Amino acid sequence: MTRRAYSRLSQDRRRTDLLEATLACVADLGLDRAGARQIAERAGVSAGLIRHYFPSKDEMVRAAYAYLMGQMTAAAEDSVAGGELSPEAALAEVIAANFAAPSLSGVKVSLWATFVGRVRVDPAYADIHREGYREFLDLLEARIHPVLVAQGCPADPARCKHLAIALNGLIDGLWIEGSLDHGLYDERRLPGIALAAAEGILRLPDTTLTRHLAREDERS
Amino acid sequence: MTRRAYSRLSQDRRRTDLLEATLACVADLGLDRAGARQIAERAGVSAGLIRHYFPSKDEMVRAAYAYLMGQMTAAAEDSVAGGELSPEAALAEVIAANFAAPSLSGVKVSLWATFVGRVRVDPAYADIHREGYREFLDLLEARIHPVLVAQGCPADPARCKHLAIALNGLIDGLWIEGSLDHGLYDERRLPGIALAAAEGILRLPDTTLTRHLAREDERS
DNA sequence: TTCGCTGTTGTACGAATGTAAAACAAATCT
DNA sequence: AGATTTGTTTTACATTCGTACAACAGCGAA
Repeated sequence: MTRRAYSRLSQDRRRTDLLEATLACVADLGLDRAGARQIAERAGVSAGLIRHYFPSKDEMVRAAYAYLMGQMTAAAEDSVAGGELSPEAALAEVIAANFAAPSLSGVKVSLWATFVGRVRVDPAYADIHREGYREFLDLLEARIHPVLVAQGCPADPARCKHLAIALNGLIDGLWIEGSLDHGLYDERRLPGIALAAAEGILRLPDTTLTRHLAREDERS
Repeated sequence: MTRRAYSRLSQDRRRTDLLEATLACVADLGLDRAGARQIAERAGVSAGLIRHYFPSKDEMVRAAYAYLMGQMTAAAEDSVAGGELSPEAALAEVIAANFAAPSLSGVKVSLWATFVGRVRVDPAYADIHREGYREFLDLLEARIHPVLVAQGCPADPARCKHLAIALNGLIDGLWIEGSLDHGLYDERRLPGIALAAAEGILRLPDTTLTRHLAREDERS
C-alpha cells in the first residue's frame, strides 16, 4: 500500500485548518455526527493528526468554539473601528451590522446555538460564552453612553448597563430568528425593526437611529 | 441469569417517560453523549424498548423536541388564561413570565439551544421551531394590539407585527442570557429591564407596564 | 386456572467511535 | 549529499453505538 502524499504546514495554519474543519462539520452534521475522521477528512488530513495538535477531540471542539467567538467579537469591534461617525451613527452601525452578512448567517447561528447548549454542561464552554457576552455588553455600553449624553438623556452607569443588557437581548434574539431564515417575514426589514426598537428602548426621539439606515444600504 | 422485574405501563405514560428521559439526558450530557442506553436507563427501562415506541432513536429525539416545544408554548398561553386583567397588565404578565421559574431555567435554555443548532441541518427540527416561533409571535401580537388601542397609539397590522417581532427578539435574547446564569448581573432585575425596554419599544408612557411588576413579586 | 397477547428484557452483531503507537517521509540542518 | 528532526500517515484496538430479534413475563380474557 502506497502512502498518501502530504505537505507539512506551519503549526498555526494546520491548527486553524483543523478548527475551521471542526466548525464546518459541527455546523452541517451536528455535534454528535462530527467525528474525528470526518473533521480530519474535511481538513485534508488524516485522523491521527488531531492528537498531535490537541490533547483530545473534545478539547479541539472547545478550541473551535473559542476560535469562533474570537472571530465574532473581533468582527463586532471592527464594525466601528475606522469611522469618524457621530455617536448616533456609530451606535446604529453596531446594531445594524448584526443583520447583514457575514453576521446574519445560518451557519453562525447554528454553531452558536450548538455550543450554547453545552454551556451548562461544561465549564469551559461557560467561560468562553461569558467572556464573549461580556465583551459585547461592554462594547454596547461604550456606544450607548455618548448617545445619551449628546441627546441630553440620563446616562448614569446603572442605567447604561441596563440599557446595554436590554439592547443586547434585542440584538441576540432578532439575530437568531433572522439567521434561521424560517420565512415568517422578510429578513431585509430586520435592520429597520432593530433600530426602531433600539430608539424606543433608549427613549430617543424617532429617527435618531433609523435615519442612518439608508447609508447602510448604499454601501452594499 | 434472572430477569429484571418490570411492570407494563400505558402507552402514553411509557412514551412520555421516554421523551422526558431523552430531554434529561440531552440537557446534562449533550446530544452526542445522550445514547440510547443512557436514555433507557434514565427512563427505568431497557434499551431495546425504544424501538417499540419509536422507529429510531433519532426520531425519538425529534419527538422529544416537539414535546418540549409543546410544553413551552402551552405554558406561555396559560400564563394569561384565566385572568380578567387590563390589556397592559396582561401584556406585562406575558413578558414577565419568561423571567421567572419555570421558564427561566438553565435546563430549558440548554435544550432549546441544542435543538436550535439542528434547525439548519434537519427539516423536521426547522418545522417544529418555526411552528413554536409563529405561535409565540401570534400570542404577542394579540396582546400588543389592545394595549396600543387603549393608549391611543397607531395600531395598524404592519406596525403590530413589527413590534411583536422586536418584542419577541428582546424576550428571547434576555431569556437566553438570563437562564444561562453567567453571573454578570443579578437575574432578579430581568423582569424590570424587560418591561422597561418593552415600554420603550411600544412607545408607551413610562410605568405603563412596569407598574404591574410589584404584583408579580407578591404572588410568589 | 389457564391461555393468549404483547409489552419488555436480554443478547448479539456490525459499524463507527476516540485514541494509542509504530512506521514513514518531508523539510531542515550540517 | 547525508543525518536528523518531527509532522503526518497508517494500522490496530478497546469501547460504544444503534439496531435486530428471540426469549420471557405481566396482565386481561375466557
